[in-house]
Amino acid sequence: MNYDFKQIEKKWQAHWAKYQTFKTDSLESSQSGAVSKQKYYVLSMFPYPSGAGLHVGHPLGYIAGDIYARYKRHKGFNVLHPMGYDSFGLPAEQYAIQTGQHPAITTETNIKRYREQLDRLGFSFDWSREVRTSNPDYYKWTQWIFIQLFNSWYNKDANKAQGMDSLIAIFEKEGNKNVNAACDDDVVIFSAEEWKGYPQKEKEEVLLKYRLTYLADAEVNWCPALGTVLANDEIVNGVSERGGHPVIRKKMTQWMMRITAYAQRLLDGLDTIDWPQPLKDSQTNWIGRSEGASVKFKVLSPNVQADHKDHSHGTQKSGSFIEVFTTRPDTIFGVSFMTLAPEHELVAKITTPEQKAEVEAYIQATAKRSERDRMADVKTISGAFTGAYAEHPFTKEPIPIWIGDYVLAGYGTGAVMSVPCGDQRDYDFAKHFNIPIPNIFKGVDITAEAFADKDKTIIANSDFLNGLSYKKAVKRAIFELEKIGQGKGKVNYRLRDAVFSRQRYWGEPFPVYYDVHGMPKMLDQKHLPLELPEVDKYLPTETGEPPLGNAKAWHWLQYGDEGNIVSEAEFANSSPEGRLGGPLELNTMPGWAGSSQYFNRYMDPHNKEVIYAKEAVDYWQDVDLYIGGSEHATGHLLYSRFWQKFLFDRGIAPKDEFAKKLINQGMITGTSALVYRVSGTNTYVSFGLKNDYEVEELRIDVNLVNASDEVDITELKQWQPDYKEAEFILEDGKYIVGREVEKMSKRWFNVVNPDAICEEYGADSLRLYEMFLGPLEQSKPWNTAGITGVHSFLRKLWRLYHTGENGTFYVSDSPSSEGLGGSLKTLHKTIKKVEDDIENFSFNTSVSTFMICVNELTSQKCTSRSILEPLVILISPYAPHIAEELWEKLGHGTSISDAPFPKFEEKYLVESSKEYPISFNGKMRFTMELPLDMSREQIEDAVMANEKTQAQLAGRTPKKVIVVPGKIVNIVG
RNA sequence: GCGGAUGUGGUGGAACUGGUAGACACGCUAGACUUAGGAUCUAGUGCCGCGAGGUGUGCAGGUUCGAUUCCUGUCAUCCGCACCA
Repeated sequence: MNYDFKQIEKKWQAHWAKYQTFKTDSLESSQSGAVSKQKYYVLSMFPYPSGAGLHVGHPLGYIAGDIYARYKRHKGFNVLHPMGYDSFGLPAEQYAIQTGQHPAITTETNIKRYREQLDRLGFSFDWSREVRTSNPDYYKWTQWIFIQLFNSWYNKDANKAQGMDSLIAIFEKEGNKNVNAACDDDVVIFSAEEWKGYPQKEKEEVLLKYRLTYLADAEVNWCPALGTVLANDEIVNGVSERGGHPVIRKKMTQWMMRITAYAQRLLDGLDTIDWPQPLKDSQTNWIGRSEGASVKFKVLSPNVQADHKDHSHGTQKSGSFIEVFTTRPDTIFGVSFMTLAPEHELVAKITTPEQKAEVEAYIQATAKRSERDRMADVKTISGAFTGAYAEHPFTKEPIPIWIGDYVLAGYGTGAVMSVPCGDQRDYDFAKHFNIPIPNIFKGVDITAEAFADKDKTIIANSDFLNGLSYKKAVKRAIFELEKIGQGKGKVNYRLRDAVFSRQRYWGEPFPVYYDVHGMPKMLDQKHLPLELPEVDKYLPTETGEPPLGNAKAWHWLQYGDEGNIVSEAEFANSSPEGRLGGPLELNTMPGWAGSSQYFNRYMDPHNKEVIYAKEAVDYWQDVDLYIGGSEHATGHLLYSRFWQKFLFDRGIAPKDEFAKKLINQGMITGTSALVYRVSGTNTYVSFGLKNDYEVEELRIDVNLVNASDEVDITELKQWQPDYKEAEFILEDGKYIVGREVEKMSKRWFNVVNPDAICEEYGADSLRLYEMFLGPLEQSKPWNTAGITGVHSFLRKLWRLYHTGENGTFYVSDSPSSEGLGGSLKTLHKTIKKVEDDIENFSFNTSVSTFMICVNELTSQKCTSRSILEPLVILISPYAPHIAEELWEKLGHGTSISDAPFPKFEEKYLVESSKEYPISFNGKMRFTMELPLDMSREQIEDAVMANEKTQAQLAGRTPKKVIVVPGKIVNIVG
């Protein structure tokens, strides 16, 4: 009987679906003992269902996760292994704009295709827990979390998020002078009395400055081609990540997420999770913590009125001071000028009439340059003098104030104290504009370049800092600055608050309407979800409003508990008596909203009352193993950690990190096939002969090429019309292609589809092969040719169980009838190796281990049930279909997925002798079999007595003989 | 520029905490079986050499009885971040 993988795989996929084999024990059935089992949560990042379907690179992480999930199940864990779809997103919307097809329909079609492809691979997903971010039952809770964020502020003293009611209580009691919150920069100090006297609208405006999600006029990255704003992580090299369109800076009122409140905790949390170091480094870099001091410089410009109102928190840009952030307060006596970003708000105020024209021209010129130009061109030095001066806090000397585009408005305070002797950019700027470069470093020559080596720094020419090292000088400088009230130690972060609005249709609507004062109001939970309205077209409105502006009815109208979505006219005609509501928010949430909470929702995905039952999250806690691509390092994975910390603070989630361990699967690249066309002809020359001609390289479909890089010319001629009449110059009667490893993409004709592989070799072969390719985390090229290796392994495995007459199934039940010694050893070394490998996520090596095991058992002619039964369990996480089939043939009535993992027993591996490698000066020359219980001396004697040793020595006397019992013998001399 | 990862046969890759480099596969060579082979089986296959032997883990050093593994320097490729004060 042959290994009929098609029939077997179909059979078991249907069986698993019918009997819901992989449905996780839910808590409702907990009395039956689910909770008594230890939980294990394996999660693969859910996909965006694109129209192109899956290629062989996509399932890599899913297969690894599936193997681990199945393994944990064999080990007796209650395993949660769900899958779903990140189904809001741009491509479906772009398609809708082009065709008018509702994105929901496109999305549904794509999901169906994904599901079919996934089902063919035999994953042990619990599909009953599927979530889709675009499903109202799901995004209801995304909206709900948004409301929780709106209703929270970050208390820096408690170092956690708290409800707004606690903040209001403080305001009513003592105003905000003692409030230490993560908030906007421009909050003013008020007393309890002042607060109570504020009209409602002003109160709300103040509160908005404290909320964790808030409306703000922000400089955003506007992408005109996509008609939307983009987050920093959605921009690559100054153009949109998706589509590569230009991005410009623009001021817009947007919903923002106060992720900066969590900057330090996001950094600290990295130490508590087992994530790849490069990914942690990326996040660390993105958060960009730097320690230093903020320093205030008094502006000596007559145009600026002294403003003595004391602001005890927030950064102070306006008034009579320029505040800067510096990591080198020790160099404060080296300041010879100040530089402001051209966008800095003080620029207009301080510029003298004489300099006005020059400054304005410069500002205009920089505004014109796109972000991309500015980034591409970092060498050109440009700037302008404002004519104004600031006062040095210690020397009281006047310092000229310049503007320059090397100072970024978005970092720090948008102003720097320029120390040309200690910073190369300041140095270059000073050189370029002939500004003095005072030297404040002892024994350092700065005629050629700035000196920035902190470790070798000794300060000079700096009053009280003279003779101090970097570390001591920093401390002293901060101390002195604090003494005169012009500075303090400060930690600065590169991380910015995240823009949360998108001018798009296919995303979560904000559960927000605007009241008569234009202030945002949240819908009640009982009115959620606020579902996406139907629109005629998915483009912005004529007045430039987001697509939701096209909705016929998009006003909220509420009396008492009753609320509805109505048209503008209907709202206008309704009675104002007791009326709540107003126009609904026209923006939608960004792509990362839904994916920032899905891992928790899987724990209790159908709950209608609450986001998830407490018992469910208390049991499942967090993700034990999360697998996905490293491209999400600073997007999804940072935002998710932020939301999780927030949910933890508010008592909604039990853990403040959502995933204990994370693995990045590497990319599978394509191996493109190249043919060589002789220039100007329709003749193609084989790879080996191409150097004799002038040729162009063209890519052909990799599916036309076999394992030996030969092209099937008949098929090629039919593939594309260009080749129909083509001539081919062959070598040895064959046409050989060239190979190039590059990203798997339709345009290179190197995409390999998993369906085709399943069709030809089966899902088990595909699963094994993807693992066999190499270490999970590394990127590696796909070459379909190699799959024959694992496929014939599965056939050998099958034959091992079919040694009966005419290849029928046969296992022997009486272990005594045959010598099991060798087979037991083979089995147990396999158990040990495979178990170690899985625990270390080294799936590629366990595939080789299986091959070795089956080769050995085959040559041992092993037919014993006591060997073959445990073996099939070992293999089942990797190749579940064939394992189920053999398991059934072995006489079992229940799924192999619940069978306990075989127990490794050391006793079968105990050896009495060892094949010692005998080395001479470190080079192995021959081996000698010796008993393991021999002493060092006995081994040395035995080796020296050997004639081969004497032959190697050729009469010399060894200087030294190194004997490591059980390992090696090395003879030196 | 800064940070990170990776360099081992023709190819994918293996080698546990320093101890037989190239496991396991693909490909290739030869042979067997076969009407046929993109099926199956057997043997071989790092490189140089007929051979004994030599040589070999990007390159150059170092530590060690012994280094793919540890240290120093260097080169290449890939991936982040990039005027971050």
